[in-house]
Amino acid sequence: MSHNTTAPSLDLIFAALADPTRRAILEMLLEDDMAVTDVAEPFEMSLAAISKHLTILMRAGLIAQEKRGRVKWCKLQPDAMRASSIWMQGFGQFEALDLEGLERFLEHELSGSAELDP
Amino acid sequence: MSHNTTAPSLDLIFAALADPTRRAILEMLLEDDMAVTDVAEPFEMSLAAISKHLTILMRAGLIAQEKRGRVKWCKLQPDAMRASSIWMQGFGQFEALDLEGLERFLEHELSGSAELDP
DNA sequence: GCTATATTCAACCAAATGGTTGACCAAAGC
DNA sequence: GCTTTGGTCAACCATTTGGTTGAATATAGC
Repeated sequence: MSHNTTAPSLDLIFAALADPTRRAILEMLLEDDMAVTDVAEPFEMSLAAISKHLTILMRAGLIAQEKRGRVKWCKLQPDAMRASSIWMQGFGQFEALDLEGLERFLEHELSGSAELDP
Repeated sequence: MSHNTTAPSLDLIFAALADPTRRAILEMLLEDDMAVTDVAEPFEMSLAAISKHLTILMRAGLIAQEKRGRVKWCKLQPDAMRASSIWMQGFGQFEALDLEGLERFLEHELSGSAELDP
């Protein structure tokens, strides 16, 4: 409800989402919080590369990182997606500003269904 | 409901949306179709630069360009936004999307204000 | 205290991005 | 047929991006 301390720009968010590796990471985090090493495991690139990707995701506000012991846990930050999602909704409505679509959208939203389709 | 002939990837769409100039162009096209020169007018960069931006938007499927006479008309292609919007919804649902933000958005949209903010 | 584990940092590299300019092509206007 | 108008193309440039490697830091385990 309240604004974040420093709401990251659409620039940062969309740029972060433009990379397939980073989107895959986000999808992984949808299931559970993960340590950096575990995030890196399925990818064929260096740990350092993944670390960079995580930094980009964090600066976009899409994830948060919390260090517990020597392990840094990565956690999805769904709020960050909201601004860009709303921005895009504006175009979905485009077709004659159909409130029906909006209603459907709201119903869908309120019903709390959450299908992910990779 | 049917797939597009060549659905552009999320990569292309998100990358296209990551640039403020391109987002501003899309918002302009939300109001009406425009010729390339007219699209370029409010910006402080060369026509060639805008032309490049438009190419990127087109390859992402976000706009279509139709040449009538010597004028090339740019038209918003809202369907292209759907795939990425749906992808994001998957994350947004998580916390049951704030209706306030949506309302604010609608007010903004319905009031017909169109601040371009470079 | 040593060693292994978790993660980042720094320097580097190739390729992509966002912009410029000037030449070019195509369609109107007179 | 010139000239203007609308738009792209090509070559160039600086900066950013996405990756590498090797060294550095911090915590955990023994």
